[in-house]
Amino acid sequence: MSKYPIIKSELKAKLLAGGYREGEALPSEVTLAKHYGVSRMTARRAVDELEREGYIFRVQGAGSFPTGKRFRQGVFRVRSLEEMAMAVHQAPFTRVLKAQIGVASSEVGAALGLPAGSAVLEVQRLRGIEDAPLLLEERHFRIENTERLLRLPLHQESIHALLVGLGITVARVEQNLEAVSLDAARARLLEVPNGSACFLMTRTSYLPDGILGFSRYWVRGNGGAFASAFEP
Amino acid sequence: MSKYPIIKSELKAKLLAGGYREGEALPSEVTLAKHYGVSRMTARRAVDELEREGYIFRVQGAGSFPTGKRFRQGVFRVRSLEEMAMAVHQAPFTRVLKAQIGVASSEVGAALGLPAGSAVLEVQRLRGIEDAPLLLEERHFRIENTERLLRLPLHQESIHALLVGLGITVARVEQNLEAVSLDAARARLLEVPNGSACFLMTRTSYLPDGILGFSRYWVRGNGGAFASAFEP
DNA sequence: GAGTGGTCTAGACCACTCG
DNA sequence: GAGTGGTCTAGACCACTCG
Repeated sequence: MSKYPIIKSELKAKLLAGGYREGEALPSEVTLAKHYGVSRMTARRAVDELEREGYIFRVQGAGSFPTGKRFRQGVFRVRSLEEMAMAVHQAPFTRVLKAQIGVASSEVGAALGLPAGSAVLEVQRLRGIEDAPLLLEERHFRIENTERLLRLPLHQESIHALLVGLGITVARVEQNLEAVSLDAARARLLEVPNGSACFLMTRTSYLPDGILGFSRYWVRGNGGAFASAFEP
Repeated sequence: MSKYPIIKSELKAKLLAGGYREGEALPSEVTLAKHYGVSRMTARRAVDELEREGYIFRVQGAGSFPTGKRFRQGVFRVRSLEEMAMAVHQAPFTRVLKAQIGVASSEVGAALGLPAGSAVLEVQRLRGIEDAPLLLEERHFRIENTERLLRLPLHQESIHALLVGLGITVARVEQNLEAVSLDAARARLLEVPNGSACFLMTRTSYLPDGILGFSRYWVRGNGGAFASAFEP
């Protein structure tokens, strides 16, 4: 088991919990190294990844700081798979891998505002064009009202449309885009080499009065980059 | 002057020139280290960045390989600045920093299919919302027919619309999205710490019978990641 | 078994920030 | 001047691939 992911995830958890105020520096790399009993290069690697994922920024000579909430207005928007498939004149597919009542991990629980271990509705879908998988969806919903989704045709394009059909209205969506490495299981599903870089889009959707769902989309790209072509 | 950028740029140049066939491994990290007279960690850092930017992928035990051309169909699409500004009920701005006939760098020349040093039309614009810069555009056009752009109001939203007005029709666009670090000059323009991570979108636009332009957009994000919220 | 990438160490020197 | 991040070294052991 490698060490830097532990340091990274502990820092990330504290950052997400608001444990560092804006302008307040994180522990220095030397401090982290001492605290975790590792070399500075190992501590640094954890901090490197947090920086790359946008959680912090660093200033040489001054320290590492949490990224503020400003300047997060999104410039990128997601094209639907239908739109992409149409552009290449090929057929999209959606395979439902999982649709069940499951148990929230600590990460999912935190995102949904529930204790870890709570019952949640889980939907996992693999989607692509022709026979090439392009994205892996993992969605988690609070189960009030959403259980009825399990009786609906989840292989169709838009789960959002199914929710609307159930009378559930999404009031707001927050999303985040970052570049990550795929774990072995997800890499296998997306048919890419183990550890491939891909885009991870994380979305939290809200009802007028609370959290509805938490979804992650692993989008297979050209490694960490992403290219496309279109006719305007 | 640090060493890994040199290794990185030489590998990248060879990759872009098609110097490695699909399935053909790049030199190993140990080989690179010997060849450049650096430690393996330094050679590795160059390869790390190429992987992160999507130029290569690595397989433990086997080697590092160029990324194939497949699976580059784009999932993300760019929201217009107007659309973003509207979402936050604030005013967008566009400042034209440069609009002139200039000289192609080797990178720009290569992208436009011209020798380095050729005359090209350069437009640089800084765009944002209220007083916060969000993206830096650098566009380069082959000068046939496009010189007339210089007499038009370049501070307006869409240069594409101006081209259409001139009777110039874009037949096809190729684009690529990656995460990069900002150099000092661009970081200053975007008002972010030196070396901040941001998205770099690279676009090549084509006429029916050849290349029209080459544009780069540095999009200030939440470091390497990018978050947004919207009402569906 | 030879070669590859993945991780880690315990140092080092540097540029930079900050009080 | 003390502390910070940026880069680099010369090793080490490991998991993995490939012939």
